[in-house]
Amino acid sequence: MKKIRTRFAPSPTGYLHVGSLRTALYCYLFAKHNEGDFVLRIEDTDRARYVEGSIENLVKILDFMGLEYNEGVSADNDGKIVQKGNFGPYMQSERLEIYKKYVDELIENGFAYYCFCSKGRLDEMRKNQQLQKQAPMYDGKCQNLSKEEIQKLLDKKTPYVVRLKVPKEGFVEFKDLVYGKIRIENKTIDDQVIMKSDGFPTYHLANVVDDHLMEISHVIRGEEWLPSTPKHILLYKAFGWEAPEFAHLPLLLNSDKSKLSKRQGDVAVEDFLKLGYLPEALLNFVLLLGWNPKTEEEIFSLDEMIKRFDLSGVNKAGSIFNTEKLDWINGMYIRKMDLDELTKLCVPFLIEAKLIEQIDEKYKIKNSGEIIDFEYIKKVIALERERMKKISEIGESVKFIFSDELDYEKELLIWKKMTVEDVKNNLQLVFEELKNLDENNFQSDKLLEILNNLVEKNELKRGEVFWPLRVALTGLKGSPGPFEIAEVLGKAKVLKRIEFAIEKL
RNA sequence: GGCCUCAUCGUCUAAUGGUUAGGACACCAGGUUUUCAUCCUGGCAAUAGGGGUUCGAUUCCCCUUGAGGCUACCA
Repeated sequence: MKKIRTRFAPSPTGYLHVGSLRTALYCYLFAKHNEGDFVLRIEDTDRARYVEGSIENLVKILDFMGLEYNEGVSADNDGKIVQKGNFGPYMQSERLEIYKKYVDELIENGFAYYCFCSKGRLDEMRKNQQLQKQAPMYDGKCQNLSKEEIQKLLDKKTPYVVRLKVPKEGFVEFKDLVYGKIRIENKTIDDQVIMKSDGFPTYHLANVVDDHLMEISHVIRGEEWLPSTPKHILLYKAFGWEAPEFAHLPLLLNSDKSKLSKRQGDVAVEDFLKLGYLPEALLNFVLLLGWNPKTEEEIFSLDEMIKRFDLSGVNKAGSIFNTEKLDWINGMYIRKMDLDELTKLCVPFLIEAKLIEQIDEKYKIKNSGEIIDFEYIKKVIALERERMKKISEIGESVKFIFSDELDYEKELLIWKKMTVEDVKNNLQLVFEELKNLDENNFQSDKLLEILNNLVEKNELKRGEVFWPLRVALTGLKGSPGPFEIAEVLGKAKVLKRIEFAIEKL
């Protein structure tokens, strides 16, 4: 059996789109599931849209997302573009002479022809066609040029393009692995430009030539390519090549059901990473947009995805890119994650929030100037991990740990229908109790035990003591429990914050 | 306009001729907890419409409607 090879073939136009990420993921999973190859190819045939640095960026993000490809293009440590695997680097702009050769072959064999029509003529032709409610299509004028006329025009250096000569009769039929049988009448297919006047191929030609030369077995790409697939099949036929299998993927949509676009929100993978989504969570989320495992499982590691993925689970309808569920998935991953890893990811956000700064191997709390280590930050992160949805929230949610003065309304200290006096008294009781406690006993389970005893001894309700204490330590309506916080804060700060609260009342 | 495609809860989706149309997110309620979150329990909520085929249609066929994509010397 033929080796399975898929390719991800983005254009370097700026950033990696989440829709492209999903395409890349499916290509990757399909290849890996079948023990095949996953190739990265850069489709940079449009010089006008090329964005400097986007290839390097693309390679970096793919790498960060864990979608490892074994052939094509990569970047070295200096960001220079290099070959990856045994072949490459696959950049279409560097393969111009290859396309030229194949275009010449097509012309030679009568499957393509020179077209010298000016932009003005084409525009006018299309305008008239639309006025007559016809489909705008090339009228085939240059098909009738004689050999001599062509040579004369070429000699005069007249700008030209090369067009595919599409038969007027018959139809193209193929079986898409997702959409099933697709049949299109040849007469509705335009004589597509396959080589532009600047000598660059268009997508259609470059795509077919490269997929053939790179022995791609399955072309997995977005649904927007479905209508042009017949052109590609015609091209394979003209070359006498066997066409690969095609699998088109339903589109990702804006909330108004139009094709997902930048105008209506974040679409760049980088944006989501910046917002504090984990790569695994993002991958898991886009996996489920258009594919289902036929079971009720929803959380998959990359390895599990590889094991489970198949094209038959891909559905046909487009799906709205709604990040509500991404938040939930991200939370699941955060809770499952190794604390060291999580902390490493959180540190930049703490620095960005101006809570801490890095000093060599240690960190300084900006507010107090205290020096803390990674282990301490880990404890802080552990406090919050249960309620975290995005890493980016961490700065806001642990601010109270790193601030010396808390800013809150004193009414917040009052639990249910307590009086101010009672709250004050209870805080005073806690203060006295903790004052005599050894620093070493400032551990959450011990503190719980001690304060529970205090509650019982004084015949109080737990909330009457715990709530004011928690607010005194955090100044917040919602937060982790007071004992874990007290442990992280340490004796001195705890006492100071209780005192501050008592004075406030 | 032409061509192509699609259509199940608000959202992501399951059910490919027989189910009280299932799950998840979100939302609501209850429980656990000093609070928020987590966790547990429960609730709300869908087959676009009309014709066929069939004993029986979410499922097969046709029409209508709606939505999207393509229609470039962009990919």
